[in-house]
Amino acid sequence: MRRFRGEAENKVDGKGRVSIPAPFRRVLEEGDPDWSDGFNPNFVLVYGRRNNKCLEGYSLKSMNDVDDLVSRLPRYSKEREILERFLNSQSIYAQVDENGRIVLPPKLRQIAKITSKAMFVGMGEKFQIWEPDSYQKDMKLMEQRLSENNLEEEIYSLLDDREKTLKRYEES
Amino acid sequence: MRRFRGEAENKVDGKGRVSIPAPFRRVLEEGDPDWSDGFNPNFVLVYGRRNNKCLEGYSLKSMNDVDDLVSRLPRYSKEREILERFLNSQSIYAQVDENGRIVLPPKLRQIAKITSKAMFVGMGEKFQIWEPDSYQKDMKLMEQRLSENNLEEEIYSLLDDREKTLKRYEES
DNA sequence: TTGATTTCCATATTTTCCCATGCTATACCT
DNA sequence: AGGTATAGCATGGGAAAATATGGAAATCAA
Repeated sequence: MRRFRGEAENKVDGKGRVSIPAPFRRVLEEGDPDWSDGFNPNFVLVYGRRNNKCLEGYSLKSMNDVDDLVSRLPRYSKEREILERFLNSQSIYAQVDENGRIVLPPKLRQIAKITSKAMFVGMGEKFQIWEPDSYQKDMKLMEQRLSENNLEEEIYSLLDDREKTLKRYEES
Repeated sequence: MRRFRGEAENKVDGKGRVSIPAPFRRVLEEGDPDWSDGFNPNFVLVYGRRNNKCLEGYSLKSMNDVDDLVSRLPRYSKEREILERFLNSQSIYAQVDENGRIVLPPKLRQIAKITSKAMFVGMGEKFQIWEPDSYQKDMKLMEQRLSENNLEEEIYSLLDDREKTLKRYEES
């Protein structure tokens, strides 16, 4: 399965329309069970998470997986109601149009403070949509935290010892 | 199958009429076996749930699913009697009209304390109708519970570590 | 009859759809 | 290699359709 990679800054017009970066569209197409050549993929936009600082896009497939997990919990259980509330009320379907664009509803633009430009950020199984300045700030913050605490080395070591770590997790 | 997603606040007029959010109508149409293009879907409104704080709308299909689950419970068991009582006596059929609206009978409006506005909340296989202020309060409560029970982590792992979470569920 | 409910019509606003334009990268041809 | 068609991409604008909402007429019920 293809992954969301890279960054792209696109314009948002008065109607709230933005182009989805073409490479992201390819991933969305692959992740929409109903998609076929010549048509446009649907996907899910999640808002209200991550402290309302950005929006997140998930392919239908990965969202379906999540929904399946939740629907295995007992119907009407507290836990399920809470999860359902957050996953379903704070997300909408979005459909890519003929020109590769989506419309960001006013509410979502407001939540992420998006006005005339939107930064698309690949995150592997999902992508994020940021107001460009907010994104820069967030990126700076991350870098700062990394270097201040000398975490850089530690984080990358997670990658190197992946299999060992995995085993450790499984054993526990 | 499409799911109920997102939130929308609509006006309720003196006669109790409210617009069903268009995206929700699409789900109801899909979930009504008798629906065909150009017609209006029927569905079910349940009003005895969640301590009478909101109403719940089910597509005909998802209501059937619920009924099937109930009928699998032991006949005359306490649980089955309770569920049957609530789901059957505390619910009505509702029919979307030509303009995409339904009429909320006075009784139901009173139960959910709905007067001039109604908040529609997507919950996956069902949706809820709240008095907007009550909904805000309930949402705050849920957020609190999220952080208290460390469900926040759960949500992130649902969204991000799908495979690991899947394994955990399968094992349990 | 009279109050309530349903059906029908009207409309402002939003959203969707369709077409057009530069621009860029790629394919193709000689 | 050089030049030229071709297709895809990001963007803009206007026409058309859909949405949310209000109100009037018609129907029903007590």
